Amino acid sequence: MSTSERLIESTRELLWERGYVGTSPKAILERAGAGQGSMYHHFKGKPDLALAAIRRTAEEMRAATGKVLDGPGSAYERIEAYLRRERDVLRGCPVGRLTMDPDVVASDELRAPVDETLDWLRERIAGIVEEGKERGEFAPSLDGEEIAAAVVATVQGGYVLARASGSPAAFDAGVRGLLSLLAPRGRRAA
Amino acid sequence: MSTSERLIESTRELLWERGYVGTSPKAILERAGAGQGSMYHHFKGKPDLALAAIRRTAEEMRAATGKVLDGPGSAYERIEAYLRRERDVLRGCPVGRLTMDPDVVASDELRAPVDETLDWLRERIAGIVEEGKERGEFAPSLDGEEIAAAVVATVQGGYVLARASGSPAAFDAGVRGLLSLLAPRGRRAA
DNA sequence: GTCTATAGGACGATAGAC
DNA sequence: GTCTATCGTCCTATAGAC
Repeated sequence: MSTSERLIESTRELLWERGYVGTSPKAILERAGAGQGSMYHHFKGKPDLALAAIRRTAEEMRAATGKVLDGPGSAYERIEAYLRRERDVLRGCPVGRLTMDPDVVASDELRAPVDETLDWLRERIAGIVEEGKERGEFAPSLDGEEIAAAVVATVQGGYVLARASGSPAAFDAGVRGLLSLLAPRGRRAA
Repeated sequence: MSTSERLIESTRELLWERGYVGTSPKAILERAGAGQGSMYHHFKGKPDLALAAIRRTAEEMRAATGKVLDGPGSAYERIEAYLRRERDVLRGCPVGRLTMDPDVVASDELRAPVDETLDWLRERIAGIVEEGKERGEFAPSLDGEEIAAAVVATVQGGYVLARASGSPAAFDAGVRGLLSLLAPRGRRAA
């Protein structure tokens, strides 16, 4: 792997673990096994390297999540597959956690990939909900975009509950709770 | 207000705005209008001051949220009141945001008030859901603790969506989505 | 392209005067 | 109780050798 690749990968890991404010160039260089010169040769500075790292993380998340949402099954089953997807719950969401970073939110450039990814995810799920309504899986009164927002928020908030308690249990409980509310008519008492 | 009070209040503000890692003693002292000596006289250091600040924020959150949940109305209405409660959405949750702070999560002492507050909130809401089930407001198949986790997660995740997009709209959408799923039978199509 | 050296400032804490 | 002075380290970036 090239030095610039190692820098990006190290930055991705550290952004996930410690956020933008908590990640120093020094820590990145140590993890990547590179010197100062390499970093400032390939990137303009910390924000520029972070942007490359965030963009890649956002891309990967879209690719992986897209696969799950494009899977087989009914609308409910595909949303369930997304919610129950295997996750390293206690590590949190590598994209969502950046919204709690003051320097990321303050920068339109750094925030953009985060915004685009979560927006894409909501629209994708909204489409599936609308599909489910057409098929009679979901009540016609439901709003696709609202349900999608609730689904994504349950996941993002689930990470918060899990990290607060130091256990994935609360994340799983929230997912089960939402699914029990979302379950197609006829399956509700199942 | 005493110096030690000003230090705690300044720390609370900065923890909310910038998190623990992003908040320096220097910034606290500037905001409080105090010198180094005052801080180290009243507190052992940054972690000690942060602990006092976090504890107070947690207490206030419980008091304010308790009032909303103890309000009048049906189980659904009280949960709705909590979800629709007036919030500075783009500022995020002063308690929940701390779960994304690596140094807070790494410290059992700093994490404890966060954990206790979110746990208390979930239990409180779970009780209301169980009440609602007894009254026939909610389907008996629903699990109080699971619904409570979904409710709290929707709020915490709503902050994430809102901060990502720079607008409270996604938070509100998630809340409406969850409420539409939770609406008592007979009110669903309303 | 990568390294080390160096810079000026901030970080978190301590010492000691008042 | 509060202040300033000082400390050693880390932060982000630049310079310049190789």
